[in-house]
Amino acid sequence: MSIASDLLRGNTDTIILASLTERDSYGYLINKEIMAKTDSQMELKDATLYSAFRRLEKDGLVSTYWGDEEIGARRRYYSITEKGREAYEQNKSEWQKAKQMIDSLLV
Amino acid sequence: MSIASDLLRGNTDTIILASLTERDSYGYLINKEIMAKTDSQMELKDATLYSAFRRLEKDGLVSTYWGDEEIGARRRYYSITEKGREAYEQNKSEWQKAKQMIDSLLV
DNA sequence: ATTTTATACCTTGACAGGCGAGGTATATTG
DNA sequence: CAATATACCTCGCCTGTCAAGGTATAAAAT
Repeated sequence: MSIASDLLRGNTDTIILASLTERDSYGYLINKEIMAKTDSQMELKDATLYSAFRRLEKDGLVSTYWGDEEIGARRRYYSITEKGREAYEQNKSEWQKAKQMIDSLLV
Repeated sequence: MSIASDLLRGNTDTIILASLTERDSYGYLINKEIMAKTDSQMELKDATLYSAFRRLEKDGLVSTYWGDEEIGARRRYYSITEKGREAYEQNKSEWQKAKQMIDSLLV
């Protein structure tokens, strides 16, 4: 990817949650959408994505269920929980703050 | 610190370089200035700061010399190199890009 | 006088997130 | 029938952060 991953770090969970606030979705699609929205300048690597899902699930921010596709590869869907929505709002406001602060330090 | 370190990650080097574009400085002071500018909401931990200096030095982005204080604790000063200035501009523009991209993904 | 606080530097080892490399399985396209 | 796209997953390495520890000097507080 063209954006240094350390700049994304701390935002991957939030980005995934953002996608899930719109509708339930699954890993592959979430990633495709991110690439589409950023002109392929940003991409969550498979391993990164799935380890994020594990984390979000463990923390109760998303719940998961298998899709009932009768054709094609199976899909594991994720749904944002109420706790996830709260975390999302929290993360967003922390991002706003961090952004401002970093900007104020870069001359 | 009140800002999640993962949100700062990838910017610490840039923040240090920013400080050094204004004048040569030393670790302790750089940190104090960051705290002052951010109302103590942001702080570089000792270990983080010094490991950043090692990295910047190794990459030739800063050079270093001992201050000639005759009183008080000795100070190791850092000076940004030409390569450091270039890296700084580069990092800043990457940050601008990353910022925009993340913002575009957070609804 | 002596302890505490502030200044100023440093190292070690643990931890967490990102990701390269590898794997599985199904459906479509050339 | 091979290649590509869809879709999931794990293991183990790498890197940056930081808690915890340390050293040394000077001033302020007890």
